[in-house]
Amino acid sequence: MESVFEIIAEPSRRAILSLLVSSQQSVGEIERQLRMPQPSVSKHLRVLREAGFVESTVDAQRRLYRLNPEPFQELNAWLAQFRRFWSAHVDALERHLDRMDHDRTDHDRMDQSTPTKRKTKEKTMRPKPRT
Amino acid sequence: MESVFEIIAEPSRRAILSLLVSSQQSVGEIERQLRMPQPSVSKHLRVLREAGFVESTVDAQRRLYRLNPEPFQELNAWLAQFRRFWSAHVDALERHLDRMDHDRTDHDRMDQSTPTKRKTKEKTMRPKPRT
DNA sequence: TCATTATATACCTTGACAAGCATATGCTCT
DNA sequence: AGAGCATATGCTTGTCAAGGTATATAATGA
Repeated sequence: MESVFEIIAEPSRRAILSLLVSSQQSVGEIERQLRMPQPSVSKHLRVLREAGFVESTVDAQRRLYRLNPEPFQELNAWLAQFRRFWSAHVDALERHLDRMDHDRTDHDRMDQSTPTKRKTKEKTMRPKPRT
Repeated sequence: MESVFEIIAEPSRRAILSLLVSSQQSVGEIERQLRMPQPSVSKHLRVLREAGFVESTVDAQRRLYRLNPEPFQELNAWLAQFRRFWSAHVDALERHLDRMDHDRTDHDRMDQSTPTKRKTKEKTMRPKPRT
């Protein structure tokens, strides 16, 4: 259980992380929203905390958990090596979607999710000549 | 073993994927470069193939494996919901570090999207043991 | 044909981990 | 102090996947 990849391999833990995107939550709030037993929530939170995915602050009897950015950056760093490989496909897809709907201004969320250089997307660099 | 997250939780599989970034490889080439037994390579490749991470073509007795982009896009899509959350930290942190740019020591393996860890002390408990 | 190379698969064992349940710790209020 | 709530932890069990070994399948070349 040392690597960040093993941490997020667990569906419940991914659910917890997704919950915490909006705002910090107490254990009981997570427990109710995800409808899972409290010991499970606490144990998963412990794993997430020890891996650095979440931090907690004490509020009376409650513990408020919130996200911590570093492990996500590590995940992103690993994923980055493949980004140039599949970015061509994404670009093709985006060009296609851009043609299909023009009045959609909300797709910059997808732009954020693919931090390849958008200015030079015409080049569509390929990893290696195919054989 | 259904989700892409479980697939990449395995270090050997991540190593195989990283190998295939440069170019396609046969099973034997992977076996030699990673110094792992051939059945292990084949089994991991099977998992990767069934999850859509790699494709293979037959070349005489060899099978040439290459990357397939879709699962990486799925990973990226999941990570995207957190990008919004930590990109502010990255920007601020990088600007700050660019000013004082002195103790950047171990970031070489990561690209620019991975900043160094410079989280300062708060009053919150963060029992992250290593790294 | 046989031998050799390349890859896949079957079987078994072991270990890790999540779930479930009980219980402990800790805080707050009366 | 005790009661009640909120969270953490210990223990046991079942499951599942990874590693190892042996063997099967398949293509090549003599």
